[in-house]
Amino acid sequence: MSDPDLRQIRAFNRLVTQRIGVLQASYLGQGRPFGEARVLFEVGRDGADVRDLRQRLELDSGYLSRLLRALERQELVVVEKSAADGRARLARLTDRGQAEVDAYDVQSNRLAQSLIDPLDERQRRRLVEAMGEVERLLRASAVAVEVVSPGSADARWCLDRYFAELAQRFDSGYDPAQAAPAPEDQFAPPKGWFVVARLEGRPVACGALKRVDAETGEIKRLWTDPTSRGLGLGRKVLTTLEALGCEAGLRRVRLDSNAALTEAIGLYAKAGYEEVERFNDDPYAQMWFGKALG
Amino acid sequence: MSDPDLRQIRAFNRLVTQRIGVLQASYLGQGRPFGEARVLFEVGRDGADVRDLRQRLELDSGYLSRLLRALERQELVVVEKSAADGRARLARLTDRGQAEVDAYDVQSNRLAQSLIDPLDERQRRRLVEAMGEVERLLRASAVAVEVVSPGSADARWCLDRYFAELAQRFDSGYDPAQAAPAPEDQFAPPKGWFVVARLEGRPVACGALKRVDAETGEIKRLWTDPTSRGLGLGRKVLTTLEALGCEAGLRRVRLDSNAALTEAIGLYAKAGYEEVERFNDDPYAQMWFGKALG
DNA sequence: GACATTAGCTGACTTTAGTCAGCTATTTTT
DNA sequence: AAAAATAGCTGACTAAAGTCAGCTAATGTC
Repeated sequence: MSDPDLRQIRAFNRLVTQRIGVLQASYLGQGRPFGEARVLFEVGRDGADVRDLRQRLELDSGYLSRLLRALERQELVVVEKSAADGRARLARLTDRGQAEVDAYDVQSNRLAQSLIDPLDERQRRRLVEAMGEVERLLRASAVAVEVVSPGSADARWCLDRYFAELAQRFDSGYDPAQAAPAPEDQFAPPKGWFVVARLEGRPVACGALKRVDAETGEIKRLWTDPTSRGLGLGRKVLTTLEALGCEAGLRRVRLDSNAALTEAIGLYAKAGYEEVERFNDDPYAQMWFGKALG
Repeated sequence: MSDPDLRQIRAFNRLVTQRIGVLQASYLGQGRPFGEARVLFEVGRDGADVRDLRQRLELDSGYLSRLLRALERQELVVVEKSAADGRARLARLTDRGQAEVDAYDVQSNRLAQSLIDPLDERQRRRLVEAMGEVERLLRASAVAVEVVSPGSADARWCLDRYFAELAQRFDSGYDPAQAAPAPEDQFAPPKGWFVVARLEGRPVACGALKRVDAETGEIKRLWTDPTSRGLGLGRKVLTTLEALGCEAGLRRVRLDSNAALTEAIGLYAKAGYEEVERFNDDPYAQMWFGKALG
């Protein structure tokens, strides 16, 4: 990475944390200690397990307990026994607490407004767009790709979305049973791999690779959540799968696709895949690709 | 401002302060209390007046004093009497202090690197560009335009830069005495106004308006610092001057320009100025513009 | 030269943030 | 039913952050 880029990033970090940090402190604090405020907002409208709070805020058990007592004294929060587990407790906001969170919301909008108020319409547009870009890319940079069991909750979640999307995008609809009579555990090691890309813990993309013969693998189930497209997640998943295959001794991978999946086809082309002869009779497959590994 | 925009800005604020804040804490702290670190970095390579530090960091005088003592005990900083003012004191880094600031620099680069490491080349480019855009626009939104005395230090600073730039850009060079035999105090109220736009206290643009007759004003000395162009500062200064004139009962303003000043001419056109007949014999003027106010 | 102001310092104090050991009540495991 | 684990609490403590009043020395103002 070149030096001017690093300088730009540092300038950005400095300015943004300063400007927004200072404004946030002045607008949002509301006179409340930061620790208390954090707990208050984390309890949120729906309430929360004390245990969850501890984990999400990474607080010491004793410390959190004291913070909750302080919020209780101020009648912003009530903590009550959990019905399910007599040891656990449940925090939720009182009306006053709710009102304070609402006020925070208003302040937060005011802060956002104050950043753009001095700008003219064109500049606002540019700022909001650039902020969106930064946000998306910073999020993307926090994506972790991981091999999971194809039966895991995250894998199931991705697959459900994937099949639902195919059903919607194919003119003919989509019936997974027809295309893949084999169960999903065909993607469990050592015969295959199922990887999930997670963004802040939430699965946002997936892909699978199964061994066809000693030297050939086949990529399936490549999917990216629509809200996270354009971040290179598909590419990342694909690269991960190829690396896994390569490590396991595969020399080439192949995959099929449907003409309706234009983004995927573009991805394959950019990743070095070339069209090959039909290698299966999947009724939904219209194109077949292959690539040498390593 | 529309709601989705505010939502975008808030999402940006939340993510960026979190992500960068957390990284900054983990990378940079260096085990040093945040307060001490802040002072250390603010003293910086060139040293600083204790008074300035107090102002820039908004610290209590006693508190800062103690922080400096702590840094002195660690032999990171020395504080000595100011030569100019026996009451004031001057802080500067020792070699060890300098080394620590250098180490911070390395860490800071590592932090920047860690943000872009997971991205591919194209995404990095987009991220750095978007960060630049956000930074410039946030800076622009912090600009304050103010009427100042034409003899003030900030006004003088702008004018020096302005004349230097004209001298450089005009083929024929530039001699202010030839163009404006009248002194700069022609722009002092009530006959005129001199405004300066400041960015974090530093003047970055200026402009002046003088009364020609009961209903006519003339705009002069419109200048923007080259490093701050493209932020709409010229527009902002121009609008401020027009508003001042309007408030003072002027019905129209006029101005002249030189063909070499293409950005200025573009600005005039966009701000609704139209070319008029030559109204003066300034040797450097090649174009004349006018606009009705109110 | 008297008086006010400025710059910085020290002592005494409070609040916030955080840690750790040990306790009780409840649930899970064996 | 006993033992182990879990969830949360309290007491005792520390470090960092910040505030305030009052002091001294130097400088500026009339």
